Amino acid sequence: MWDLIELLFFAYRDFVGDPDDVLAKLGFGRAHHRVLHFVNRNPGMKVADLLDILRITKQSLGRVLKQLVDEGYVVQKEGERDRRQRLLFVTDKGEALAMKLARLQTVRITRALDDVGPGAHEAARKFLAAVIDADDRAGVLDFIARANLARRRRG
Amino acid sequence: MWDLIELLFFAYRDFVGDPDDVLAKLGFGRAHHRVLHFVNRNPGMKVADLLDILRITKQSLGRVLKQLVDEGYVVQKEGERDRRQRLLFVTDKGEALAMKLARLQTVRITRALDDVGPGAHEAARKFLAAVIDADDRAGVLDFIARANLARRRRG
DNA sequence: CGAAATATGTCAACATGGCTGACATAAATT
DNA sequence: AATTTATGTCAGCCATGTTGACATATTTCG
Repeated sequence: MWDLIELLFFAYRDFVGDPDDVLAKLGFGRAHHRVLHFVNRNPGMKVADLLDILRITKQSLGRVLKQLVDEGYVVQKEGERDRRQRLLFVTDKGEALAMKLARLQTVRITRALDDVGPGAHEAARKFLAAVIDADDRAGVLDFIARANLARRRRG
Repeated sequence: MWDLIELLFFAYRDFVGDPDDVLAKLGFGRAHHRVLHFVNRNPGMKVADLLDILRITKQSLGRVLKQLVDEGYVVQKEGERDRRQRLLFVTDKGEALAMKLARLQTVRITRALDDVGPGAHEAARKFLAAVIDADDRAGVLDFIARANLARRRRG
């Protein structure tokens, strides 16, 4: 079991390391990446939803979100049904950056899955999902499923 | 592929989250955990090796290492062959804590592997290893193999 | 032997990104 | 009309990363 503990550490380190150089050049860090990623994946999400996912305080989120908005990567629109909400969307510029960063990671993952062979994607998905807290698992899988659906609809 | 990007994020978040409460009560953080874990796994390792693994500066390491030494979790012994080296070892107290934290993580991983079914361990191992930078992969696998061997010898 | 390289430690200053606590505003709900 | 909700913001603290400069002991090399 120790091997998985350590492999998870090393794999995650390299996995999140890829985008760092790109981000550094823009004066951003990993916190910006996470926000941009999830807003891109779930356009129109509420601030509260993002706080739930990231599990950070609104003050911490506010800091990086403000920078992303100020520099034109993210916009906030008043909710139609509930005008207290500030729904989050990426701009074209934001989407371009999000996709660039995601591509770095999908390249790594794709290569890894190819190395392992057929069935690897499903096996990895099952394992990682099973590692997630039982309480959150359904919510996470639901989030992913809905994000995939929405993306397919947008094309 | 997006699903794996996100599952990796959520799985890692929960995986490293387990030990946090225990550590917080001792006034330690994740940095201390990483140091303690690797020293426990590889008793007698050089400071330089630890720096390589963690990929942090000696100043950052020095800060947490000093605390672990001051509070009796880790000891440093002069190298026999090379007396410049300060080889790192966990004390009994350090080993107890390292094992306690590792147990939290192995419980989670074991449960996950059981959920997925037979072959899950090997599949997870292969996938995670393949995600690691090609340059580092051999070194990491070697580290793990040698740590496993040494542990078996010690019993 | 003496010079250079190596292993480690340390001081100071700074950046990022977490946190708490307190308070403000607008809109929805009761 | 009062309360709750969604969000934002100010101020300050903490953990942990960074760079740069310098110190010391020991080993290695010419």
